[in-house]
Amino acid sequence: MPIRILLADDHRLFRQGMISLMRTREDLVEVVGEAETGEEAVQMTGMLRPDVVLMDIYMPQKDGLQAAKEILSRFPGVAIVMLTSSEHDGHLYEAVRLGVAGYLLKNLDADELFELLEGVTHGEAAMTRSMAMRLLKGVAGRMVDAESGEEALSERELVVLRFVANGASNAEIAENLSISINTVKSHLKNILEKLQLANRTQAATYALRRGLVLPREK
Amino acid sequence: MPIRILLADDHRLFRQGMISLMRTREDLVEVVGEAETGEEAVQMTGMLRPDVVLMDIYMPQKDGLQAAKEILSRFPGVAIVMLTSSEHDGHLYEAVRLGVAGYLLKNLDADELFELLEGVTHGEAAMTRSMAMRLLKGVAGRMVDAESGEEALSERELVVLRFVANGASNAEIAENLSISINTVKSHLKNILEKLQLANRTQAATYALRRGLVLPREK
DNA sequence: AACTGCCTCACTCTAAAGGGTGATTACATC
DNA sequence: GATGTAATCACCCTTTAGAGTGAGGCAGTT
Repeated sequence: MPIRILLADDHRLFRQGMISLMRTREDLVEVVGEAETGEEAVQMTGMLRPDVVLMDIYMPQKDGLQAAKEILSRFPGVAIVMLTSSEHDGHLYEAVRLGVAGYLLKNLDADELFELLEGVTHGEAAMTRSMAMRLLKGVAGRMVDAESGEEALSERELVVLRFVANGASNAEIAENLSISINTVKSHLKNILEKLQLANRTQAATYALRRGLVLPREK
Repeated sequence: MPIRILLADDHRLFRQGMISLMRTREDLVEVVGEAETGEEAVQMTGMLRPDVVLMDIYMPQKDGLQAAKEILSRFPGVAIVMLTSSEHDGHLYEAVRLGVAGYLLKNLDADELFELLEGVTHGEAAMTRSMAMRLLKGVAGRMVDAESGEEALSERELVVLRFVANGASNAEIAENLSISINTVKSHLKNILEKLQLANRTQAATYALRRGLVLPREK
């Protein structure tokens, strides 16, 4: 019997395209459900109990990584394969840390996808050579990073960074947090050092691109 | 005869899905070519002269907007329909300004897409109600902005702003553009005044949020 | 010819940012 | 009890950013 698949992606066109593709291999794969949001993916997984969830990362309400975490804790038998366009190494590491069964980029050939999906049902990991390589490099990179002193930001540093990302000056941050400007400078200095950045503007763009602050309009 | 379509998207899976979908409506649409990068899209357009180019925005080498600009100036007869996941208003405005025939989100139904594509060949614009609404709101917003003193940035100012958004210092910008640091300061001063911003960090986040620079990974 | 906007640059001055060093308190961990 | 880390702050010093003012060249428009 074919592999039962739940498709979680917020782009209807992409889902429809995938379904159309999978119809050409009905012997191997069958799309049993679709989800538009992470929240929906969790619920549908509970109801349908698919063999594999093909999960995008960027989704409204709850992103694919959060949804994956929840699914893995509640329905450990379900295999999750991330299928995303994110070239962001951080997403890859996070997904692997959660224990997903695969991480694939949308820049992938359909036949390869079918092959890898079949492997997943046999307990293999779904990952292309290039993704595996990036993962290895990432692990190596983290070891180097640990040696060279890069660590995660503290809570307070994150708060300061968010202010910076909103264009606040040190004085304004100090006032808002009711601390001395020296302390703000101190935090910012640590932030720049930890993240290996040169100035506050780079810190701001870093924060925006990592989604540490919401990209509000206007 | 069917509408001849060039598919420009860097995700192979998406392209394959779209092709599979369009095979179901062979009477109406035909994919005559695929492009993985903006540069490729330009070249393929020259060679194939499709009726419509379905163009994504995020692509390596040359993004969809740049490619659209080039195609429209070199092959004015070709209709370009942006098909993207970008909810960024800046991208929408830019595309419309360039003169594309449509702007659609990938969160779209296949049947709707087919309908809209047919409309394009009859000279209609391919745009969903919600996109049209966003466009109108954007225009209204810009009129208000114009009254309150916001003006468009000059070409040079945009270049400087892009550097700022990448975290460059005035000295670095000056060196890269081979102009004096005083000139850079002068440009930046005008930018801040035109956009009613307080400092370069705000300018950087402004640029990022408006999509003036592509949110590169890494 | 006059005007306008854009790009270029200079000079001054003040405010802000950022690097370095060191120190205290508090809290958790080992 | 020692160690470590986070958060707080101070002082000094150098570099950078930003505001103000003025000005020349150049292209396009009226």
